[in-house]
Order: sequence, then C-alpha cells, then structure tokens
Amino acid sequence: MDYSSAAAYDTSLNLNTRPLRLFDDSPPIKKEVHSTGLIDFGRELSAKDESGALVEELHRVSSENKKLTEMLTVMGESYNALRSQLLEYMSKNPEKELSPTSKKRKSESSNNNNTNSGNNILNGINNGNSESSSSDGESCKKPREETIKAKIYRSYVRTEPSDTTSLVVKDGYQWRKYGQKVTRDNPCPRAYFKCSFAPTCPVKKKVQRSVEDQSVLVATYEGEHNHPHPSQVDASSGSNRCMTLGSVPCSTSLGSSGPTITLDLTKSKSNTTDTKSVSPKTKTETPEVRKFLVEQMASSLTKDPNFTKALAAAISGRILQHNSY
DNA sequence: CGGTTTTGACCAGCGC
DNA sequence: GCGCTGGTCAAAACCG
Repeated sequence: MDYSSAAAYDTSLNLNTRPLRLFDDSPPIKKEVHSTGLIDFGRELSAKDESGALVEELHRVSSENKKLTEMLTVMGESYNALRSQLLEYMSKNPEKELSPTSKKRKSESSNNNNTNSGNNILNGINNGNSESSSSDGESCKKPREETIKAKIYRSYVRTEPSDTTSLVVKDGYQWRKYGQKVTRDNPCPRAYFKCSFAPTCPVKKKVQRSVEDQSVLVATYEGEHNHPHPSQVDASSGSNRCMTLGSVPCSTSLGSSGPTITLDLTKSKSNTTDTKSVSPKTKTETPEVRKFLVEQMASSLTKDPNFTKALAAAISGRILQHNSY
C-alpha cells in the first residue's frame, strides 16, 4: 500500500506532526532579526516574537486538534453507516451474499469480479463467512473443501517498479512456496505459499501481480494462523518486520489475526516526496486502480473500531512529545 | 544436510 | 465425455 497513490484523492490526513519549529537549527525569527540589522534589540525582539509565535502555534495546534477530532468523528460515523448498510444488505439478500454458488471456483470468480469492480470496499473484511455458509450447504463435499471455511483476506502491496519478477510479500510470517501457475486472466504467474513457521499451520497464501498495475502484488490469505506472529516469538529480531513491506513506509496488512495498521507519523513531508519518487509507476496506473487502492486502504482503516483510538493516541503523543521540548 | 525453490505432472471442478 | 483451468503434489535442483 502506497500513500502516494492515496494522495491523488486527498485522503491523507495532512497532519502537521511537528507543529513547533521554534527550536530548529535555523529559526525564522533569528533570520528576520539578522536581516533587519537590529542586533542590539535582537534578543528582546526575539523573546517577544517567540512568545507571540508560541501563542500562534498554540492556536494553530488547537485548531488542528479540533479538526482532527471532527475527522475522527466523521470517520467513525462513516464506518458505522457503512457497517449498518452491509448488515442490512446481507439480511435482505442472504442467499445472494452468503452463498453465491455452491461451487468453489464459481465463488472465487465472483469474488474477483467484486475486486476488479472496485465497488466492494468491504472486500477482504471477512469473506470467510460467505465461504463457510456456502460450504455448510455442501456438507457432502470432500475434506479438501473444509479449508474454504477458513477466512480469506486480501492485501495489496506495492513493490519497486523495477522489480517485476519477485512474488515475495514480506508480512513477517515464514512461507514455503509449493507451486506456481500461470492463470488464464493474468499473464503474470501466481505463486502458492504455505505457512512454514508452524508445521500444523493451515494458512495458505497466493501471490500474484495485478493485471492493471504490475507493480502491485495481490496477496490472498486463506485461513488463520494457529501460532503467534514470528515477531512476537522472536522479539530479539524486533523492528516490526511485518510492517516493512519493501520500502513503503505506510502499509496495511489484512492478516488473519485482524487488520494491523501502521501510520508512520515520524515521516516528514520531505519523505513523502521520497515515497513518490520510489514509485513513479503511480503516474501510469489507471484511476480505477488508484481509487480501488484508496478504497482498500480506507476500508482497512475504518473496519478497525480501535483505529480512531490508536490514531488519536498517536497524534496526541506526537504533539505532546514536541511540546515537552 | 536440512530447508526452500522450481517445475512438470496430476487431480478435481466446471462448462460445453 | 472431453477439454480447460486452478490448485496441489513431489522429485530434483538449489542454497546457506
């Protein structure tokens, strides 16, 4: 997931996580003092200007805080509205939604159609419900079908544009590749992985490049890990391997244990330009792809009821951190 | 030497 | 029944 693509739709929060710039190496106040040549009064003017600037910054931070609170409220309302709509729709159309077909392959193809249309922004939240419902009606199916009951998640990972051959999605887990296949609707091969961290872990992963934008890897996870995350087991390795998706600073991961969201608030605006330079492919991808990526990201964020809390805590923590200096 | 990757073969679902 | 397709298996190759 790349926020540079999201920026095109102005979904970024555009947060000023460094509101106080008074202690930078080159504060504008001192420059102004030097430029006016009032060296004798510079110290006094600087103190007055600093206090004035402090008040101004305080007002600005307060307004931003208020703005953020409003945004969080709107986001929560949107989430609730979206969720109620989904529940209402599912209650009205249980047979359509829960059991599109009784056949495995058919259900997946319909799933792909939803993905390509870009309308189903809730895709990936919990396709397992529909799958399990469909398989419940087919109890005579072979044991292999039982794996369908597992939850299915889909995540999108942008890779280096120059790297068009790798099918590696770094999500922190250990995967063993057991197959590769070229599918009909996509010239790029699809790789099949099994979780090798635990011998009994049933989770499988399919990785294939997007047809529309080959710099985007589509990873489909099936099942839930029956073991803790490797980063939690091997804490010494640390450093959030799971969230280091290539060089992308911000990412979403729809893991089986629930969505894990990282907002790298430490990145300055200058770094966002670096992100853009990393993925010049953004210019060539279609608006549909970008819109879908944004919708995927938005759904990943809004689906987590704790997201607003975490976001507010992170922002307030950053502000307080800078205020304490 | 053990784990991983590659790759052709095989199997099962589905449409005609 | 047959062909197409996706998913999986398993032997060989590869690698640290």
